[in-house]
Amino acid sequence: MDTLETRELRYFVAVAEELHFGRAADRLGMAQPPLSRAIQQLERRLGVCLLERDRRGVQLTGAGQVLLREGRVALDATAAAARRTRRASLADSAGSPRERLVIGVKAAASHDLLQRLLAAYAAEPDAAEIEVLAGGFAEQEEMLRDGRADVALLLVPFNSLAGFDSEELQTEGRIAVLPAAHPLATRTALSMADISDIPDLPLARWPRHGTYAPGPGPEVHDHTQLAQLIALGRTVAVVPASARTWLWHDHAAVPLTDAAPVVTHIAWPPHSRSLALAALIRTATRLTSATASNR
Amino acid sequence: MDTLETRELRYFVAVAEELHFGRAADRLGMAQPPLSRAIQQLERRLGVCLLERDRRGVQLTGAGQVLLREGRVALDATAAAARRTRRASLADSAGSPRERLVIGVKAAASHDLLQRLLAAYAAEPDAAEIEVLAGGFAEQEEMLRDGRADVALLLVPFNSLAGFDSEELQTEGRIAVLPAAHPLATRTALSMADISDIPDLPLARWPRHGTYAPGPGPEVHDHTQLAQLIALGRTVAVVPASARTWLWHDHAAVPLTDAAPVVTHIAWPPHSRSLALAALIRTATRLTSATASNR
DNA sequence: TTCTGCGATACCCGGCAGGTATCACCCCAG
DNA sequence: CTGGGGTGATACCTGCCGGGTATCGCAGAA
Repeated sequence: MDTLETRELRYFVAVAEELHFGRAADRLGMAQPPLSRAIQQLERRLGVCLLERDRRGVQLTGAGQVLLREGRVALDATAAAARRTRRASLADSAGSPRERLVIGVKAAASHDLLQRLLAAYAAEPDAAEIEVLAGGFAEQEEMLRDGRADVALLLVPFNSLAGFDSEELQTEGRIAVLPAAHPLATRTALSMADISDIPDLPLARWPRHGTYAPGPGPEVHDHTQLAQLIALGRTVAVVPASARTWLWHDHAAVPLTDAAPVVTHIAWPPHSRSLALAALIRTATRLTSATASNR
Repeated sequence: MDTLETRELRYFVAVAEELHFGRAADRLGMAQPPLSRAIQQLERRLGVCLLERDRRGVQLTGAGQVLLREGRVALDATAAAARRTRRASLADSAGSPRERLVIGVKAAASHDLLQRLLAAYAAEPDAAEIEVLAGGFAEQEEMLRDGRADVALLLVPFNSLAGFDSEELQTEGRIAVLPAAHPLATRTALSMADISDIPDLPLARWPRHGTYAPGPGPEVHDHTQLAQLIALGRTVAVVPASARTWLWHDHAAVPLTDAAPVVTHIAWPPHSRSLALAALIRTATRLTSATASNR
């Protein structure tokens, strides 16, 4: 009947993520009792039990999981509405001298592709200004959804193209980055099996959705940190071939024969109506002469 | 900074669609002054001028157009969150005996395809219950976005696949539906030029986004109405070949040689996680042995 | 001119969002 | 067994703000 308020969604998502009313209230900058009450009201209004209060913390019901997922999407969409509106206002109040595009990229990934793209686009007659917004691992999708970015380079299979329009740009293999001093560093090719179970060189673990998979390797959240650990001989990493850009002198890169290839796509929100964006996409696809994948 | 409330979005969308505070307030079931104030607050909070108040009605600024488009998406997303949460709750409170899927279709379009699909799916071992939700012209996209439907049959180029995952199902040509008594009815094929400028038989006009394009032909919003007008010899229509299903006795259908083909896709929201949905899609693609188009 | 229709302003009121204090409960530590 | 700490829920208060009515200011049409 009545429509969900974004405030309620924000509250619920906070609680659902923390699974703890106190911490959630803290994160929201409010006291715990009003938060409890708000969630109760939400449950009553929806006629749905969202949380299993079970004396020791809180758990999501099935419906709660659905609302968490859908609620995030909805919150991102409203945030995007606000952000894009503000940007549109700047554009047409300033007489729209040059449109401004924000491209979201994974820091240090597809670096040379990005460089070539920016160079080629800058050479276009009426190119917009481009701001590069570098982010963490799967953050690019979120940037597109919540309006921080107008367009992004997404790496499949690390990112998902779900919900976006996209064009394929390039495919690359993966390499193992080893300490230069390691015996395997002299090989000309390796398989995943070769490197996945070396006792003295455990595979580094990256965060997936904020949490780390269990395993022996060190937890890294940063290329610099990873690079240093490899240089110190503590770990090995599997990365896209284009990561050669940031290798250090005491790193060795060896191609992997059996790792799934990494495909870079340029992706944008499905209802975009910007000429500058269209031009950028055209430039990108021409640059790589790839085939259309998704419209 | 602060986040948009859905109430504000609802208000703004109403005003932006009506371009009239009084009518918008009426539609929202409230008085006009609070609505004016709410919009002003919204503009101040965003720091953006959304409307050009110009004494004779209201007009959208560029930023306003952006907010209208993005706001609709956001509102649909929150509505979808509420609806899908409620349905999930029903499912897991009832012990999820059989999942229930809602499929959105354009009334009377792809009828035999739908029939074959439902039959084939019902024969699956653990088929969910399927509810068919028939709607108007481009309404299927909205149904997917706001959660009324879990999956839909979309007809390209009438519908857009933007923002959904989809698989191609079938391609068909188009036919001209004429009064059986009309001279052209005896032809075995026609071109668009043949029928687009017949003085006594103007092409019927369908609503696009709620409004009708200008033209001489009658305005129709309903297949029955259209069928009757054709039977009465007042108009001619161009429809997908599968529309033969609903032809009357005094209709004549003639294939068109140069009309763009109509492609039926099965489409679903990008983050769907339902096994029943996956099974339905698999059934559909097997049924038609078409190739994947969009993932 | 006056009349009419539009959005904006002024002012009031009630509800609800948010705060503090406290409770009820369970799990552990001792 | 008992008390303390940590959980979410309840009670109660208060100020803000969303919404209503009455009215204004302004432009265009009669």
